[in-house]
Amino acid sequence: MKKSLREIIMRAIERGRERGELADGPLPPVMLEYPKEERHGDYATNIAMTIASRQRRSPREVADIIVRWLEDEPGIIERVEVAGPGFINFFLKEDYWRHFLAEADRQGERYGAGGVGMGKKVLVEFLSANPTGPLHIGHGRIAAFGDVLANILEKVGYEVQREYYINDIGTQMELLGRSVYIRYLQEWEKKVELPTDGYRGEYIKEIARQFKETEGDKYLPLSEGEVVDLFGQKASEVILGWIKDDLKRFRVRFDRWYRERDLYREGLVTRILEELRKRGLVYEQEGALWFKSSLFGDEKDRVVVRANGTTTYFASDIAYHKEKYEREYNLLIDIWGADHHGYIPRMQAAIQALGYEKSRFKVILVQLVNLLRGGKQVSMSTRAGEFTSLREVMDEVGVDACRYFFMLRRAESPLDFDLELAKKQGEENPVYYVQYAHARIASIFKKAAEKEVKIPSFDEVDTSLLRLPQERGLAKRVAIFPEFLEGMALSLEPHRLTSYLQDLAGLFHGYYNRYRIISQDTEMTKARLLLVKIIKGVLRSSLELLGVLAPEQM
RNA sequence: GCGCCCAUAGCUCAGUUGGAUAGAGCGACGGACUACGAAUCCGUAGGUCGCAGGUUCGAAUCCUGCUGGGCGCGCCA
Repeated sequence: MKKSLREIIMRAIERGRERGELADGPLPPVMLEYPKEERHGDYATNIAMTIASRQRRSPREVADIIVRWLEDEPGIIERVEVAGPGFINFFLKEDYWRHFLAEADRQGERYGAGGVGMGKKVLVEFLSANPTGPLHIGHGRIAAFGDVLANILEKVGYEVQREYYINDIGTQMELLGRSVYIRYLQEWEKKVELPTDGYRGEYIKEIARQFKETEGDKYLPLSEGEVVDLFGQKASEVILGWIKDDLKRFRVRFDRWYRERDLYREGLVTRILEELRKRGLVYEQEGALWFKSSLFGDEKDRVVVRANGTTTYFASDIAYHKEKYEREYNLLIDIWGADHHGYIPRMQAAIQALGYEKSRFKVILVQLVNLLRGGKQVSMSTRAGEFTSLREVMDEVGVDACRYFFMLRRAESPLDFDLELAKKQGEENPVYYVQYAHARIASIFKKAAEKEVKIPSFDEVDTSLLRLPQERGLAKRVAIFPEFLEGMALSLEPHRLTSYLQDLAGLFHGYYNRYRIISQDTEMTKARLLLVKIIKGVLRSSLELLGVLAPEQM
């Protein structure tokens, strides 16, 4: 509907030009916004202000001319005014927003689905935490963010692939293997010490004990060199199992688990190095092979093959991203922890070097979580083994509150997560506010059922009875839901959903507290039941996008 | 030293891609249940949008320079 209003405005400008009241020239896009204050109308445009200087007239004069030539063909406008420095404010007909209730009711759960993403494919790679330790709270934030973003993209029509890239090979795996091996020996009372850079977490001992039980002493006679690889592999499978369990419990779903090992197995890493060599984009220096990333905006060149002949993670990452591009997505999204930001220029360099479109590749950095316990900082190093696992937080805080809490903040905003505070928020957490609105409506329905009142659909209801400002406001929130989803998908900012929910739930609670849904007036009762039914639906699908439960009772 | 991110109410944070008198939650204070759930609602108090310039009709938002905090700068990931 924004579109038709925009056309009305553009046609008015055209007419003004034809009559010579406005000068020709390029026309900037007509921006329509929802004014914060109701007395500024339902929509406002700043077009007069943006073209005024070129017209050599004051913004208000230009606005007056545009208003004079407005023709409201669809008949949606109640009145128009020029206000402030030159805004044109549109007040729409009283029934305007209510018309959207029909759409929302007819489409039910699908309301808001489809749109900007239709016919497009997007790959969201997120989390991709190394299988060297259990997920911690910082991973949780990225997991929630990626999952919700993917949900939203899916909602607006994209075909979404969610992918987790597993670094299951290389130096980290070796170190993991060695650490478990040492612990395994210690289980057999051998006098060996963990290397200083080894993984020190309790979970390593747990895996070692598990090995002792299932495999017995059969690795004792073998040398470290013979078993490190095996231990690393087995341990990472155990850990990956934990990760998958945690994610399942955290309601995060992946379509594909992409193994770095497979890249090697299929020769993609060798092939990418070959390709770079052919293009003259690598050179040897001090025994290592360097990629000329500085040619493409990186601050310096990067090693892809070490002097000892092993490839770096960067090399397989290039191969992986090439492979992603070849799968022909319209958009490739990588979600990384902010500590990887230095990696962006080199990845972009690699993409350009291979001749791919840089604009299709987007990296979202999620700031790390600063974990506190009772105001005291907790170290988060996996290797040091001091971390608070996602599992522990899920147990303490609950999945709903935890996910909602993460989505309250923008990705770029660092997050202080105080466990004591989060637990306290178990009572005060905004998630309950929204869930309560949903449960309340469910409760109204129960009441209606007791009174044998049917929940109506749109054609059984005279919506013109809904003329309270609150009702108009609620209808408006429902009406803008689809474009709100689009906005999040285009900006890749899923955190806005919590603001929307807060706003919608707040309006509902106020309305509920002041007016009765079920009353003696049967027509009014039907109209209001329809309205809250639709609100319940929007609450529900929004919560679903957040991966938060929408309870019928609390 | 260089690069990225952050700085908005006492606290935690939003702010519709540059709009009109900057908003919410928590906390504080004062009110509202004999009718659909008080996990709610209504009201009050609380601000030099880190500082200084610049861009323009208009800046929390964009540019430059500072200050403070986080992160990164390896043949680690």
